[in-house]
Amino acid sequence: MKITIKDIAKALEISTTTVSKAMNDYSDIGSETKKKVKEYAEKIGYEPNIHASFLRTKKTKLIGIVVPNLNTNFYSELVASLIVRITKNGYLPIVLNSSESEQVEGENLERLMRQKVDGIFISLTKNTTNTDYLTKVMSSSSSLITFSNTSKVITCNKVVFNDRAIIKRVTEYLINKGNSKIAFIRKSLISQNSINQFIGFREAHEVNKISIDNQRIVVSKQGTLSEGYHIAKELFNSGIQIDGFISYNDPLANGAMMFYKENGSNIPNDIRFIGQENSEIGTFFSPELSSIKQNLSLMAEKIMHLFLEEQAELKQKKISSFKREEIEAELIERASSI
Amino acid sequence: MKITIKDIAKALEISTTTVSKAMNDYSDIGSETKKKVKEYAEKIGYEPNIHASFLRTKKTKLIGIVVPNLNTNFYSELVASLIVRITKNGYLPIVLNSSESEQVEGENLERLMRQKVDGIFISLTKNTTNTDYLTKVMSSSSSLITFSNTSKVITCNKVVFNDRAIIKRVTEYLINKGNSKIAFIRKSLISQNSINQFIGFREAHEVNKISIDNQRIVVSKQGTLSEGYHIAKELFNSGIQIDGFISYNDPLANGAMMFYKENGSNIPNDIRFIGQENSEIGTFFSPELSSIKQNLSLMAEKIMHLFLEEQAELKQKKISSFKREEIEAELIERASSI
DNA sequence: ATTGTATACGAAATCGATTTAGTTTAGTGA
DNA sequence: TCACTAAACTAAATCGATTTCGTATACAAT
Repeated sequence: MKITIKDIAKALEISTTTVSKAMNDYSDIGSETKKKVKEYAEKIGYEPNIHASFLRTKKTKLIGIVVPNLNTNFYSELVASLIVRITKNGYLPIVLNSSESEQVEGENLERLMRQKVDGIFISLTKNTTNTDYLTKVMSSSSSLITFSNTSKVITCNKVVFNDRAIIKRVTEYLINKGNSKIAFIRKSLISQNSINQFIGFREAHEVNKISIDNQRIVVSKQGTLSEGYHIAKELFNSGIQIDGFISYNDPLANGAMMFYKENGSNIPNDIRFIGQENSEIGTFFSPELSSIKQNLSLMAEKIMHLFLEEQAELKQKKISSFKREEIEAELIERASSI
Repeated sequence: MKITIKDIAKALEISTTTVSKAMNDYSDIGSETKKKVKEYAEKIGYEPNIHASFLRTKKTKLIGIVVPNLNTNFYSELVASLIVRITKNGYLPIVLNSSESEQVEGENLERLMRQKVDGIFISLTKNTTNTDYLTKVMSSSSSLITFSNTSKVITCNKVVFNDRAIIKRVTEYLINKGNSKIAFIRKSLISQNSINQFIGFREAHEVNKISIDNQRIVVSKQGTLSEGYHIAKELFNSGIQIDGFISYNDPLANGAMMFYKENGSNIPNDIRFIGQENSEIGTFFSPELSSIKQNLSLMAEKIMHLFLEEQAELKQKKISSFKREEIEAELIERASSI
């Protein structure tokens, strides 16, 4: 049933060494022989056993993907995009979900190292502070690429959005429209991603000499529509006035917008809303939601490119330096902030 | 660096055979020795090399998951649920996305067979007609479990929802409320999933002696909010009257509901709406959307259970028969259909 | 005739486990 | 005492590739 190099060797009356070398294009095999071997291999449907070759090459052609929460538009789309690129390049993706738990995240990394994957692509949970596991990966044989939400503490390959810059730009955009009491709903106080966004938010205020009221800064838990609604309700009932609203995703903004609409606010005149993710629902609420659009496909592209580059360098035994790619996000302006 | 059984054997002054057998609880190793080996292995952090053991055991501890579209609430949640169960049982998931392309689906199955995964869990694309790849998997060493959308043609393990029964029940529920002109938005004409749902729809009409107008049966393409809106618009502009609406997901129902609301329909009095997936957005449109709720966690549970059962039987060389599990979906009744 | 040098190929070791087919030792029963 | 059995262990083969080191041949240069 299963076809090995032995079968090819026997049929062609050559050694298994020659077959292996021919398949791997070694220079000490004649082009005639190479052709013969490859053609015969193709004909009988030979496929090298990955696990057997691992023993010598230490390559598994496996890549681990670890995300904080697969069950979101953002990550399911990003992962789907990564899967395409990974398979197109002859690798296979092992996808793991941390469910926003730092502990599960650590276990996931352990699992991937045990499996000896060639690479690990990881976006950290919003609570991750301990980078010991990442350091462990760095000293393992798997090459590490962190993306989207990474850590300042660790030095490794990174692919991120221009979180600071885009939020600064968007905040100033609101300030220029006369808004000075802007609510900011962040994902966490710990994640680098969220910290960078907040820095951008703060810088925009500083540049324009506007003070930030911490009561308008809210840390979200689930990031759902209903949470957005309740955050707005909470702000309103506490008498905290706002004239602008920026959140780390769309559902929060839509939920909040719904509350203020029900309470007779005129949007965008009274309050301007901006979300992130540029999801379809955003355009189905009235007024349509302005949103920051991140190019997930491009991010996937950059991650894979960085990985392949490093693999190539590794092959040539070059010491590769760590790179940091920043991807531009952009504001899609709609009725909710005009 | 890497620790092998050799290291343990040397340190404990026993043979590698004994180490291997001790680790795998062979009956011809003394309990004293077993304890000693296991403790020492634990102490120095030994972990068996999966790829090396594969050569003899033919087990990879890898499971392939293939879904038609990862970037949907339904599948990203289901996959997340599967991942938890797979990892909890010491396996690792290779997740592949077919992007609703039958060709990609075939390539994905090829990839997984090449990797010699222990099992393949697959939900077919809505266009899949050719089951040759599945047959190929069946005669390979990977055990196959089809779920959610499977095929009538092939005989294998299946885990599905009670598509026919639930749609029949829901349709009769609308009929009993006096609705007789019910629009039905299906996913495809080919997929078993959708065919079963339509049979339920038809049966409900037959039982109640109501005829179905084919003009009210629409095959959806993307299943988005905006498609739902446009389907409704199309029906309306073509003068096709409806008093009920059942779709295969929530966004379609919400999109359609939005159109009819804009056109002055009174919901639910003029038209009753029922979606599927029971997603959060459904509850944020007014009136709140009734929806069929599928227990994805339970489905994941059943799939994994079936797989483990088959693995156990395989070990005992028992011939295992194919099973078909059906999971009850239920209607969550909300304002849109009361 | 001798040395040198590509070119093309192969024998055997190796990767890290598992498994087969013994071997040794102690204990049992006649 | 001797044959027999059970318990505990091991040498060596094996899985399917890769890689090291070496050999054979042909041809050119001296």
